[in-house]
Amino acid sequence: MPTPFVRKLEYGAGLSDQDRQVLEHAVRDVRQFKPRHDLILEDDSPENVHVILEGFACRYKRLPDGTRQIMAYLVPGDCCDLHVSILSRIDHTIGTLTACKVALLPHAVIEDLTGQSRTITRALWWSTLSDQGTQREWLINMSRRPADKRLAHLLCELLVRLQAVGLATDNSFVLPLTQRQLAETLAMTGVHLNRIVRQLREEGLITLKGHSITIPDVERLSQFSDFNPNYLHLTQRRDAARQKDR
Amino acid sequence: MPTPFVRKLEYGAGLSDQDRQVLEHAVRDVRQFKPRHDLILEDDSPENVHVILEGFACRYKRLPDGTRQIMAYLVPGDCCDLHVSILSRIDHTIGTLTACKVALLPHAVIEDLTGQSRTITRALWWSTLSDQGTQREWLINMSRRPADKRLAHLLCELLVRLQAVGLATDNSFVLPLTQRQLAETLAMTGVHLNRIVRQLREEGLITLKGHSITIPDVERLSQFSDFNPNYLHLTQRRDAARQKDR
DNA sequence: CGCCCGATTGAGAGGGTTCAAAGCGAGTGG
DNA sequence: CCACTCGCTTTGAACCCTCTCAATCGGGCG
Repeated sequence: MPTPFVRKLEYGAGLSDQDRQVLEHAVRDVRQFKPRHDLILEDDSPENVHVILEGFACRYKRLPDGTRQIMAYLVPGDCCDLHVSILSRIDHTIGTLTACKVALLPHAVIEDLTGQSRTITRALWWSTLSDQGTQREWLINMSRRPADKRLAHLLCELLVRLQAVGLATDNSFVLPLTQRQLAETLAMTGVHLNRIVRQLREEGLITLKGHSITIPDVERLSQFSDFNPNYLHLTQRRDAARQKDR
Repeated sequence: MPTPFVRKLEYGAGLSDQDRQVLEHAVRDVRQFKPRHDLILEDDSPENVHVILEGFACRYKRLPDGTRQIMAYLVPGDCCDLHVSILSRIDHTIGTLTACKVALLPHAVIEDLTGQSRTITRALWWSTLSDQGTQREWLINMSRRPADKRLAHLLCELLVRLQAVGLATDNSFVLPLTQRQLAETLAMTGVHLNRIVRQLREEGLITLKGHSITIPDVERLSQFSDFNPNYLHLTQRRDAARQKDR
């Protein structure tokens, strides 16, 4: 069974068996982190690239009023800041939301990877571009959609992203976040988020059991929240990349 | 006098004289575009990388209600989508806001550049990372700051970015945008934007003469809007680059 | 000179926030 | 095994920022 990392990169380029082995080998230095632990601090000049293997992490910035804004989720398979070594200082913090298994890759390992295989280089590029697309869509989501659609859109995205690495079924997944963390993501108060969750539940758009979320009608929730998964770039390239390999 | 492109990349890495010449030569295919002209359409698979030489352009997405959200400004020196060739489809549109002079670089030219010089490769990487940082800060700006600080923050950013390519003095620059375009950027109604402009003017935070903006007290406006230019990554490397030049 | 788009101003409505307080649930220590 | 506590969830009420709808003003251009 491939790690989520390899599994995700498959979407970016048609990896060869050797590519897969090289990648699996690269994520050998695995560490366990507790919830709410910062991996990379603002103004750091980090030594390693981090690849999330289990759990949820995030990018965030603290605001002057003490609250924080979460700017991106990092789920299994995602890697943080592939090329930050170029910047002398990083401009935000990366921290775990839940307990996480994280692989640490020194920059030398990344250079090895890109030196060895153009396909891997391409796949890593693709993951960067996919992250950028997500970042842009989040801007739209936060700035233009009302609270209910905002949450719905986030849930649609998570469903697709988690499906991509085998962590979601057709219509349900585990979302191990507190409502407060969700509120810090969606730029609203915990109080208001709670109301919105209730509303979506009452409208039958989602079902909650503990931290397990089920979306009875994915199409309906997608339409409701104006969700179009194209920005994740998880489908188009798969076929193209495979063709190119032949 | 170097083009804004080279001028900007200087911040990313200490370019050699040869690097500069190679870069200047790369932006030889220059075209003129009218205001409100789309350079790259959503779902396109673009053939060229675009480098803005004059004028303002932007990334945007259309929303179901017909309005649009501008997600990034592209000012002289900025280049769009360096590596989109990896994606089969682009997920947003790039269009001019004002009349623009734009250089078109076929992907082959980019590959030449990165093949020839590691410094140029690094500088291009840096520009991508700087764009990402900006994208993240915009997320914060749109989602967490009220309208007046939101506008103020944008103006602070533009001052610094335009200064970097020699298009702004210490405290003033030309902002050739309509209030409607600004509103499409800041995710508010034109009506409300207008009120906010007036408010900032009345509070003495900005001065307007036609499309020319002056910021009497940059420090004050920065504090007011919680602006910290670190996310642009325009300073750290500057000294390093200069030292290297000597 | 008239047209048209952009800038400007007014009044009322609504979504989201804040402040406050009461349930609920799981982990801890006695 | 139970009581306790802390954090998360849930609910209520009043307030405020921003939007919508509408109308007027102003300047550039044909």
